[in-house]
Amino acid sequence: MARVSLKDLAKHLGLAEGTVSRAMNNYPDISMATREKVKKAADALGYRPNNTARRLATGRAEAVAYLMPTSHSAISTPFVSQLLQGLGDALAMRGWDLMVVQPQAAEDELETLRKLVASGKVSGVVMSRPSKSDSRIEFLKKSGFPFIVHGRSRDAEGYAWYDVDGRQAFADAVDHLASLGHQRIGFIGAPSYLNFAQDRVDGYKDGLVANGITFDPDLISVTELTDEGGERAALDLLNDTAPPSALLCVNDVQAIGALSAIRNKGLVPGEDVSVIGYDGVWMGRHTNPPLTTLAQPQAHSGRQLGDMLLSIIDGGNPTDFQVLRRAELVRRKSDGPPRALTPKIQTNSREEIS
Amino acid sequence: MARVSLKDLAKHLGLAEGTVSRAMNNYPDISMATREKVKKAADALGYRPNNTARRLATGRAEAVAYLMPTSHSAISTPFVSQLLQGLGDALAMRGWDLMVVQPQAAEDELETLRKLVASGKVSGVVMSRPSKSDSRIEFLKKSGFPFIVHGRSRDAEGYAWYDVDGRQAFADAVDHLASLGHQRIGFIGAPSYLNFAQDRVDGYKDGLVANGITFDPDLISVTELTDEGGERAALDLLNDTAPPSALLCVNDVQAIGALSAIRNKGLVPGEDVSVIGYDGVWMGRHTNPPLTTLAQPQAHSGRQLGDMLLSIIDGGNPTDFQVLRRAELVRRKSDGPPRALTPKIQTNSREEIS
DNA sequence: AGCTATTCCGAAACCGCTTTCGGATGCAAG
DNA sequence: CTTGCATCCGAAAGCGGTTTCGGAATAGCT
Repeated sequence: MARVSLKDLAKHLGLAEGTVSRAMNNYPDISMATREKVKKAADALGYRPNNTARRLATGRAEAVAYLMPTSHSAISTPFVSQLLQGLGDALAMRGWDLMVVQPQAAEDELETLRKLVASGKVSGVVMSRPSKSDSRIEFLKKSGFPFIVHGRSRDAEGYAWYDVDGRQAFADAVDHLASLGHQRIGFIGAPSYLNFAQDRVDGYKDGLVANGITFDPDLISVTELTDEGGERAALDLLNDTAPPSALLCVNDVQAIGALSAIRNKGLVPGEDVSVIGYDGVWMGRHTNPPLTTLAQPQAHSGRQLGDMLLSIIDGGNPTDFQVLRRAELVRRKSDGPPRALTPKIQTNSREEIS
Repeated sequence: MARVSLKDLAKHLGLAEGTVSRAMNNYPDISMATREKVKKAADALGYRPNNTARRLATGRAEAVAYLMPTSHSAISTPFVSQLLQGLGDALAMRGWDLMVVQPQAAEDELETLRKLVASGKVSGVVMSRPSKSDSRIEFLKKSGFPFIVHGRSRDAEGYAWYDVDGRQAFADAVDHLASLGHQRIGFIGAPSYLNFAQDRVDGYKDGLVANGITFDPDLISVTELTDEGGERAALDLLNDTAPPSALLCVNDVQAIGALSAIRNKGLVPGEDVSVIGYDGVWMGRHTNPPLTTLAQPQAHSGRQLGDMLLSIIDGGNPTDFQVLRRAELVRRKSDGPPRALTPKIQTNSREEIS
């Protein structure tokens, strides 16, 4: 039951440790015969190399870390488990390990990263949700440590990333809404230090100018990435004197909150006011009404991220690994042409205001 | 920029490596003075101990692994990211690492576990979603390796676990429904090799006998843990000649699917047929109608699991760590008294059947 | 048979840190 | 001026592998 070490194995075979080691690792200078013999004995005795020792000796960690996003109301990070799964698959191909590390509240996340890199525990890092100008990215670039970003910062130069084009997506969404006849399109956003949030407002504005609609700052409301956030923001916008006829939300969970807000105001989402979300979470099919959204092609993002990171660790040039995917508008029932202002809405607004 | 090793530090200070090491680790036989001096020099030079070397020397892994559930349609495992977060927090208190490992498709999960235990990479394991009689648990028990289970198997003896009492919960739910007047209560379940699925049917049956309702096997439908699964199963049950007036679902995502099925049949959930789910996912607040559910107190389960595992690794007796929490019925709008059979329903049923 | 070229394996150093053990030093007590 | 005890620190032996280097044995050639 005690663990068998290389030494045990060697003694058992009457060979030197070094020989056994090389046999196990398929060195060319070991005869086919002894190589076979060693391997057979190895799994007869149930030998498992001690990974820690191996790591120390080789200097390779054979592991990568996933840096958990900091703002993690589980609700806003349903993608984590999918991503980890994909990452795990990619790493498993080589028998590498996956560590997840969480910035400690006490120390800043940069310090967490520093320690991680210095510890030698992993040979690469993948991180999510970069901010507009992300100090973690700067640090990693400078250090030369292999890494890849899920998303990207404002300045996306000089490192590897995998992202979905939120800017394009929101421009598309505005196009769509405008073609439906909407002129007053509201935007529910997230704090713009998050780069994806910035991207998406940018897209929203792009779409506005492309359709000759002048930008009205009153039509934007920034809030948290939760359902309650979306609810509050929607209420805000809708209670305005000149409310929007459509709401673009920075993600689906906000959009779902917005749907509730609209219904609570006695209006019907998709008819009185259109709502479009972003992400394509499965729940969108079951909301009331089913949510029109910009769906990310995120099925295999984890796997991709993993493969790319591995290539970089192997010496690939990080800048060769920058992939931008496109989101797809999936129309369900929460969007439609604007309704002419009916007494109902006006009455309602007045009531809320007075 | 090159990494500074213990040796460098020692040379720099004119001390022996051993001394420096003991100073860093607060050995009592190092004078306060040199201890201070060493530590100051350490972070002046930016010394970070190489974790791999430390592990090899001490024999402690200072890391635990989370065994990902195998059946992971991201949709059915939204809890993973929360759990990992909690685990991470618990481990961070000691500076330990968290590894996530995924059973490889090629080899069975037992083999994955064997390798993990033998590799010495971690000093403990937490696993989720045990089956009724789980070979992983048997293996771990036999091996004496520290572990804890999120959930439990049929025979919950001799190991540590943290679970929510699904049996009790479903009995409660039946009580509730019965008190509302329901007599034909349907059950949408999951494959019963999953122990939690078994628990919940058991609870369902308990509830039935407690309320003097005779069990009708036609009122049970087993399906996958997805929204489509719930949808299909609900349709099945509802199209029967004597359809149930209420549906108990093994989890919320199925319940959400069931809601859709009911609406698609032209019935109104919560009035024509009641639906109760299990889990308490945030989405339940936004479904149509809002979903009544048995909410798990899962907020800090990860943290708890982690703390318990750590205690076991420290030598605690696993059987001292078995905690059973209770789920809470949160009433929203998807349940209500049964409606007397109206022409509408009868017509509908006939139409579907013919 | 004699010599060089291969093939295969053993010996030993090393990876970076921990920990035991004993020696040196300083100080109080005898 | 010893003897006795703490107190501190240095030396060295691991932890369990990998990898370089060189030597022995075998094979190939003339």
